[in-house]
Order: sequence, then C-alpha cells, then structure tokens
Amino acid sequence: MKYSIDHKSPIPLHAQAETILRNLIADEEYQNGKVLPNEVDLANKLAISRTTLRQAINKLVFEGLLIRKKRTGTKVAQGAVSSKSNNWLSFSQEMKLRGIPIKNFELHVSWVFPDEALANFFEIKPDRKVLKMERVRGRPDEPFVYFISYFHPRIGLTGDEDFKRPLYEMLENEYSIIATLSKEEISAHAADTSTANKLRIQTGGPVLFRKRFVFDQGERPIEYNLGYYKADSFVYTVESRR
Amino acid sequence: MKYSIDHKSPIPLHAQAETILRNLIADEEYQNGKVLPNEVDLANKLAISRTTLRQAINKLVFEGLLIRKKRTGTKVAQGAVSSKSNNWLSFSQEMKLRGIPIKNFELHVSWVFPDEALANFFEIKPDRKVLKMERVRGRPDEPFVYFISYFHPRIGLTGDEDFKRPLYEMLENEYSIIATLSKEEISAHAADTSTANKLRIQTGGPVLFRKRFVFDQGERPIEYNLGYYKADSFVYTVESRR
DNA sequence: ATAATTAATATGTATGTACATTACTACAAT
DNA sequence: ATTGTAGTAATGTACATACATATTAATTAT
Repeated sequence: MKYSIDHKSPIPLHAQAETILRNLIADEEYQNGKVLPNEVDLANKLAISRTTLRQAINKLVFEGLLIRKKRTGTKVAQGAVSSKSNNWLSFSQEMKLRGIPIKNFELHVSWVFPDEALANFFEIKPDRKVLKMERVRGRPDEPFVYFISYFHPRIGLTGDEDFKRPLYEMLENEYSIIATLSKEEISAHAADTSTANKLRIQTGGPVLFRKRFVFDQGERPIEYNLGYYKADSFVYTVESRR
Repeated sequence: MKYSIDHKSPIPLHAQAETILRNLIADEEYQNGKVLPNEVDLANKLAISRTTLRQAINKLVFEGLLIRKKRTGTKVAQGAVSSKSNNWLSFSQEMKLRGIPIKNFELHVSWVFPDEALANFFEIKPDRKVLKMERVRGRPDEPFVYFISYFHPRIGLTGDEDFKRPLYEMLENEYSIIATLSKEEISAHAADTSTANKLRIQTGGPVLFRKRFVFDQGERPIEYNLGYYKADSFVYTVESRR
C-alpha cells in the first residue's frame, strides 16, 4: 500500500494523495467512524500543500465517499466502500460477485440497418449497417435477461469477435475505446410473446426494461443497449446526492 | 438572470460563480458547442481569482455538465441541461414540468409500529411508532402510482400537516431537515391484488417498484419510501460516469 | 506540397498565505 | 442545574503567483 508521496513521480501530487486517501478509507478504523487526520497535519506529513491535499479530498467528497464537518473533521461516509463503481462492473463480474453462476443461452450476431432513432443516436446515415448482438443469459436453470446491443461502426467490430469475454474490457484493450458515460432509462413493461418465450415467462408478465446509451471519453456514442429482465431477478440501485 | 458577482453578499463567491455558470450553460449558444470564456478572462471579468472560479467550474465538471480540454477550452457536455438535478424535483414539480396535471386519489396517514427492517434503518426500537403515509396519485383519469412513506419520529411530524404541499420543501422550511442523500432500489414486480386495485390494473400485471432510503445532511435516515408505478407510466433516467 | 519546428493559448498543477465560519469544550455567572 | 461566554480546533473561503503541459495554429525548412 502507498502511504507516502513521490515528488519526482510524473503522477500529479493530488492524484497520489487521492490514492493514499482511498487506502485510508478502506481501513477498518476509518470505516467505523474514526476521523481522518486533519488537513493541515496530513498535508504536512505528506509534504504537500494544504490546497493540493484539498483537491484530492474534494474529489472524494464529490463522490460521496467522505463527509466533512467543520470543527469535527472528515469522516468516511456511512456505507460507502465502492458503491459508485459498482455501476461499471460487467454483467459477468457482477454475477460472480453475487455468487451466481451464469450461462449463455443464446448468442446471435448480425448486421442490420439502423432505425431512425438509432441512426440519429449514432449520428450516421440510415444506409450504414451496424452490428447487432442479441443474447440471453441467466442462471444455468433459468434465463433471466434478454439483451440487444447495437455497436457504432466507428469501433471497427467485425462480428467475429469472441463475445463471451467481458465486453468493455475487450473494447478497451483491443479497440482502445473506453466507455465512460452511460445514460439509462428504466421502466417496467409487459412482456411480448417473443421476449416472454426467451425468458420463459407468460406473455404480458412483468419485465424490467432498461435502455442504455453508452458514450466514450470524447462523448461519442458507441453502444445502444436494450435489456429485458425477468421481474424480481434484477434490482437496480442508485445513489444520488444534492 | 445573474451575471455578476456581489462581493458583499454572504453567499460565497464560488457559489455565485457557480450559478452564473449554470446560467451560461443554459444558454443556447453554449448548448450548441460554443466554448465558454476562458478561465483567466472570465475570472477577471467577474472580479474574482482564477482559483475561485476554478472551484465553481470543477464542481460542474464533476457533475458532468462541463468538459474541459487544454488549449481548446471549456464546453457544455453534449445532452446535459439539468440531468442530475432532475432527481431531486418533487413529484408534483416533475409532473408540472412534463405538462401532466395531477390528481390525488387517496391520502391516508396513520401511526404504526415499524417492522424489523424499518426499525433497523431508522435506528429506533420496534415499539416506537412511526408515521406512515399512503397515497395514490396520477392523471385525473388514471392513477399511476401508489406511494407508501414512513417518516423518522425524530423529525417531529404530527400527522396533521398538509401533505398536499411539496414534501421536501415543507421539511426544509418548517422542520429544518434537508434531504441530501437518497439510495434507491428499482425493480419490476407483478402487482398484488391490493396494489392492482389501486392502480386499476390486473392482478399480476407489471409494475415498477422503487424503494427509496432518504437521508439528511448528517447522513441520518429520515424517510423510507415505497413506490409502485403502473408499467410504462414512469421512466427512470440515470446518468453515470466512470 | 509536405514535414518539422516554433509560438501561442488554453487548462493543469502546485505553493504560500490570510482570514472567516462553525461547532465543540470548558469555564464562569446566574 | 441552567445559561452565557470565551477559547479553540477543525474546515471553508479567497487571493496572488508561478510554472507545466497539451493542443492548435503559424512558420519555416526540406
């Protein structure tokens, strides 16, 4: 673990301070409510200015990991750990974390013309084909999600890739595309016959429907994703602060 | 609209700068991609230091409203507007915004003993009664949500309050309780008979189910809220960044 | 024309300093 | 015992300043 700052490192001091703070946050005593060292002392100990340390603390406060109070000091927020980053675990990682073995029931890849909404989102002409991927996944005995993904042609996917590997990892390593921003719309629907069959439920039965718009670092669209989740098999958690 | 800074105001300069920036962001030309005035000039124009202005800009960058690039300048993020704050509009405000007239179908207030989970969340003994509020709301011709709220006794609600007024506004003004953090769990359910009747749908039909844990500034629990939304009447939007 | 170099301009990093505000602590006065 | 008051320790606000770095634009050399 890193607990000191290297002034010669190319990594900015505030970034180094941030990782040190994240390590502190992970410590049990701070998790249990112990106040962190105060800004002035800590800045001195790390041999950086208070302003620089503050830059790091601010980021973590914005993220909701730390809570500051005058006179009282700075503490780790109750129930913090890694709530935010959870959003960015892949499906398989998340399932692994919950101890659920997963099975891929169907996996189908094809090239299709985008409808108007999709062409619009991707900012391409409607005669430009896009890669469509459909898959059904779930527990070995029970499929519980039906996904449809469309990928922007700019990425350069051929359709012959191994889609069983974690997707965003693949995009990052092989295609240098880093998914950074995701806008999602979640609603409840009655299942149509085709979806109901895939999920092995009754037509008209409840499903959670999630639309997902994914962007890269430059705010460029890279994926449009539709997910139909069997009711009660999936809980979406959100944390928001004002 | 505010476009200048009052150095005598008790409102911190960086906070004033922030609202000015939010106004700029709302401007059409900046929405369309025009770069904002650069930091040094803008700081001079507003007669504040660059550091102070940067404090304000940073916050908006963290929120995902602004994007900075060296040499190029700072721009409004694509599709920004007010995505984050939307989360914190009251039900009635949100409906007003969408031009939907609302009607309160049922409103029922009572004192009940908390179940174990609730007592645990509120950190109170199970023999301490809590205020429960149930209500059904929707369009004049169509109820589409059934809410159940439990309020922490610490707040001091009597049950005789006028619950037709915006709730969080009331808590803030009359009870000095500022709801700051909300943790939510969203899933799809099949409606039970009682809920189905209230929403005028078939038993077993799809509903969006939202659990909401609300905390005040000191991270103390203040409200536990359950919401059953008629399918397709409610879309939950989330934006997340990593 | 093309490529390499340089200059200009924006944000990024970092420091030192000063005083304000908040809220807890301890002590004194009632 | 309660209330008031002063001290103090933490974060909060704000400034001036300096140099680094990335990226575009302009210039120069090939």
